[in-house]
Amino acid sequence: MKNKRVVVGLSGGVDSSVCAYLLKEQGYEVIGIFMRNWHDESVVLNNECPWIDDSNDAMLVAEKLEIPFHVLDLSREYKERIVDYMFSEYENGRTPNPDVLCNREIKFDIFLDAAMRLNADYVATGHYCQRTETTENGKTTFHLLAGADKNKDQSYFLCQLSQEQLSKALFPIGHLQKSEVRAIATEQQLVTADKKDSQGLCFVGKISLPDFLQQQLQPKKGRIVEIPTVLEQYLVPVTTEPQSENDIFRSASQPYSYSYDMGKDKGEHNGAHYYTIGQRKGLGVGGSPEPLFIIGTDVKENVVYVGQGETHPGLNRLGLRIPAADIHWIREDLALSEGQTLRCEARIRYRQLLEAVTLKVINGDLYLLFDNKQRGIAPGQFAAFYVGEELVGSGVIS
RNA sequence: GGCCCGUUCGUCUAGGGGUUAGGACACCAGAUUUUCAUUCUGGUAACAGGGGUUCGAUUCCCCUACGGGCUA
Repeated sequence: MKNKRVVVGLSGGVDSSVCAYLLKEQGYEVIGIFMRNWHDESVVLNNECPWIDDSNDAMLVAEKLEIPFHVLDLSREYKERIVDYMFSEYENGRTPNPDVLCNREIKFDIFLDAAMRLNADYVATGHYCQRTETTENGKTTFHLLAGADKNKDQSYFLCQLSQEQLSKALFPIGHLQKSEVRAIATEQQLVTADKKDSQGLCFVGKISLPDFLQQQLQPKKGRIVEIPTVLEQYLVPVTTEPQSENDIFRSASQPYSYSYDMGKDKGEHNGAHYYTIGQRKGLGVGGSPEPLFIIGTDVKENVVYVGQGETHPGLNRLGLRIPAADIHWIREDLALSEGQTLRCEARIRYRQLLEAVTLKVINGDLYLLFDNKQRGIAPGQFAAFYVGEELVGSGVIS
């Protein structure tokens, strides 16, 4: 029988290099492809070409492993599906997660299609996560599990994948520790063995996202307002009648709304759309005993609201809501229907510890009620739900 | 116009005849991090100006400037 064919996305980093090596060892027919997803001369700094080194390293690894190597230019699709979405979200005062979208829209969509046209059976990436499958009554279900290296687990970034996408995905290094991956790369003398881990927005290169935003979105001076710790809307509503369970979910998830006259003016910012909830740095306002954290932004009025101290009630919330249209179940069989609840764990940002939570569907929307308050819940970010090690679903925070 | 009080890093302040003038927040740098953030470590940075007294003044005294308060 012919060997299964796998297309591996070679990024020029150590993880995808080892990924390709392991697949080859396992007897797959491996093809390496480097995705070129961004090239805008206007953001290239100091004559550095952000992708050429990576592409070169990817090629050297392919040569060393004696596998075919191609470069695939997906920059048009990346701009249309990721970059445009990202700016539009920021302009609306939300905080997008482009890398989650990149996996759903690029690596496991366009790139996957390209691989299928090469008659591949699978696409593989160097993500630290694991895929398993179970079969019941002839129906196969795919499971997305956290990486074995708890410090590097990247399952969060794949929280928007579907069963269909997962059925074609391989994660060859998910069972390894980062140190083991490095050791294999060294042992095999791959040029990427000692290369520093990439960070920041994947594909856009050496520019930081805040700088990128500064270049693309016009600055607009506005006021910074400090909201006091004691505010009427922070008080737990006192009712004579017991609250219904739905009301508890709803009130915990209702974002606070602020106005200019609720606090005191602390100075000027460069544009509310540059900032995100939970952010501490970058406002340039000092003099308070405790740091100021952003607890809300209003891009319409162009006001940034801040609260003092990490325990400010405006910063820490028990609940959040995911609109019906933004609910995504990887485990379709676990999808909640109206009124159903699920006890599990969730995180609202990459690398956060998992927190105990109760999910409930009310009027089609999904509500998350955490056992402990969560700091800096930001609209536009993804909440991902886990049952044990398995990522079962996710959604965009409203 | 008199009589008091105050002026210290970018900001809020601690100190007080000999100090490396301390801290917090901000800022900068590094670490962590395939989002944005968070977090950690480190760093830059100040005695309003001018005269005295003193071995020595940021500290005591006087004047000037700028802020508060009482008052014809």
